[in-house]
Amino acid sequence: MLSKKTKYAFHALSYLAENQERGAVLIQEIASNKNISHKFLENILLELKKAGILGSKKGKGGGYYLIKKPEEITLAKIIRLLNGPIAWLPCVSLNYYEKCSDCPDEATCNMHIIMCQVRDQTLGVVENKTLSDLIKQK
Amino acid sequence: MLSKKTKYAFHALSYLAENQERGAVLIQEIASNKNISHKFLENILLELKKAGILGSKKGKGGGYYLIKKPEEITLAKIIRLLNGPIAWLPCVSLNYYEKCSDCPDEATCNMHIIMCQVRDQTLGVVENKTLSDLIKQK
DNA sequence: CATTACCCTACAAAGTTGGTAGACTTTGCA
DNA sequence: TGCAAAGTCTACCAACTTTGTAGGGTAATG
Repeated sequence: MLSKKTKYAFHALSYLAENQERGAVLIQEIASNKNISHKFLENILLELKKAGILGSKKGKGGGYYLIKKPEEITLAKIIRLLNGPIAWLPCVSLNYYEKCSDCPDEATCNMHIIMCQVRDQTLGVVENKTLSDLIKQK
Repeated sequence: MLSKKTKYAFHALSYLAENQERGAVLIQEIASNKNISHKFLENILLELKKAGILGSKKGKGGGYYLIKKPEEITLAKIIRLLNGPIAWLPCVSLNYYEKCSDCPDEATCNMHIIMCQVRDQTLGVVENKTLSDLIKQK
């Protein structure tokens, strides 16, 4: 299951995408509109900024804003960033790979093969869906 | 990611499937062959028994054994039992459904729609793979 | 100089993970 | 009848993660 952090990130990003033309948006505005704890959201937005998805401006008229087009931000990227690996096992993860101690040979391990299928099916969706798919026809 | 519990369950079930003709198998035998803590495995096997997947016999010559054919035990069933929901959000879970507080209408919530796709893609694999797929050609 | 993001520490309740320990019950067999 | 083997049950635990709350100080900007 996705963590609340990840869900909140999607909500916040949707809000920013919908208000993109307005420029910088206050943390507080997002928090109260999306019903997220201000302090918790602060951390989330900071992570998104460090990942190069958001920009920020301090001082009066400051806030957060998207620095990419919504079409360029895949759901997979957000999920990996805030939720961790998409794969079910470390040994089939593309971004967080770790050898599994149990299986002697990944090429012939049936578990491995099936988990790769699951991963690919999942990625087939979230690598091809972007923030813009999230805010369509609302 | 799948928990160790779930991974252990797959290992144990594979072992039991491979040794099906021998009848009851000791916890200890599975534990040492698959390198799992004996006591932890005990809990896992008990859960599998309560779920109607395994049977057990006490006393001398006792142990655990499959009470279903490997082809009848889907990976989805094991994962749901030991790992919890397969869906990424409670509001798209078939077996653990819960309404999400944030979205006003599931039919028009884009998040909801995308997460349903992810779920269906995942289920497409694990509902159609069984224990017998795990032990093939070893 | 007010505003706003940034950054840090600390706390905390609740839940999950990956176990450990020990007593109890049932069973098979001699 | 009695013992040993084996699963069953209850309890506990340490470490970690999650989902925050609270507060304060710093830096940039208009």
